[in-house]
Amino acid sequence: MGEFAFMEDWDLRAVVSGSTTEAFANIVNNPPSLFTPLNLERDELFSFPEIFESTTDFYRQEEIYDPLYPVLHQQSLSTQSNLSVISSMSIPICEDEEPEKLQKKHSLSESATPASRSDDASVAAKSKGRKNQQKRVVKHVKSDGLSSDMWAWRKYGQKPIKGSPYPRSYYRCSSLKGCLARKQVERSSTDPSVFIITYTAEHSHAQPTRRNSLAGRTRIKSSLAKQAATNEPNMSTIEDKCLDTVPSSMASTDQDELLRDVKIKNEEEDEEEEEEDQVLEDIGSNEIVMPDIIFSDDLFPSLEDFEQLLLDHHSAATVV
DNA sequence: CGCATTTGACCCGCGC
DNA sequence: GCGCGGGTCAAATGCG
Repeated sequence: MGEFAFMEDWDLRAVVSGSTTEAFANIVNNPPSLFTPLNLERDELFSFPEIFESTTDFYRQEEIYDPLYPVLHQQSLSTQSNLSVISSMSIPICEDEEPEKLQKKHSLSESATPASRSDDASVAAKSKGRKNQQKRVVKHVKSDGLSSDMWAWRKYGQKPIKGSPYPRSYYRCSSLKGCLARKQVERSSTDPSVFIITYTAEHSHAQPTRRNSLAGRTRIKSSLAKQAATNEPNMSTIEDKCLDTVPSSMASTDQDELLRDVKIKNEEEDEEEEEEDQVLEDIGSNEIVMPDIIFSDDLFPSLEDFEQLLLDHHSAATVV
């Protein structure tokens, strides 16, 4: 059984791993909305329609994700030697039911639920009864690939899972009160280096800006130390790890240069933030799932190349 | 003080 | 109807 055997029915989407430079991680805080097979030539990058992932039209995705899809992608991915794998899929939980039926069931179960709770949490609680009918996106990521989730998540629970030695953590979106987006994180029992992330429901707001997503970072950092001792890394904190590290292969002078570039870039970004917000809103309105992007040490020979690639991505994202 | 995590209790769906 | 398991709540606690 190979490394990817457990992904038998999964839709491989994108993949690449390795350590991340501070410069890259900073830019990744506002990632392009594309899955990025980063070791491909740039032209190849944009020739793969499957790097786009939309979760809004769940049933349409089933057309795209035909049974052969994962197999083909595993093959293509396995030919790329420096890749670790991320898989991603949307689970059609109730395959035998029409969307209209599900809609009806949703409203029925909702009306049948006792209104004992009144806050936004009650909405989530009510939704429990239809958990099997909720939209779900599942991703497999390597532990070093947990960094690019821009959303702010707050952990609200952890449960041991039967059949798995690792607990499952439950996160809800903390960017906006009332946002029903949920995230579950658990370590794969078959490959402890792989984390299974399940996104449930949709964000009711645009993706937060980096400025917002940085809020609480300090606190999150402290929790990372604790969680490092457990088997469950804090999903919001991995990017901090990335921010604190640079590839060992990079000479210190290169690092200094990168840091300067990043500093300048950050200043410029403040001015551009308004524009970015608009882009993010556009992205949000198109319901594009932000990708997990992991970087390989030797992917980008220079910061300029990387920035150019991001610019290309950026313009591509606005078209989607 | 505010915001985060932790964790036991509780709720609910589902299978038997 | 009952028990199990997953998902969530909320009080306690920690941290800057």
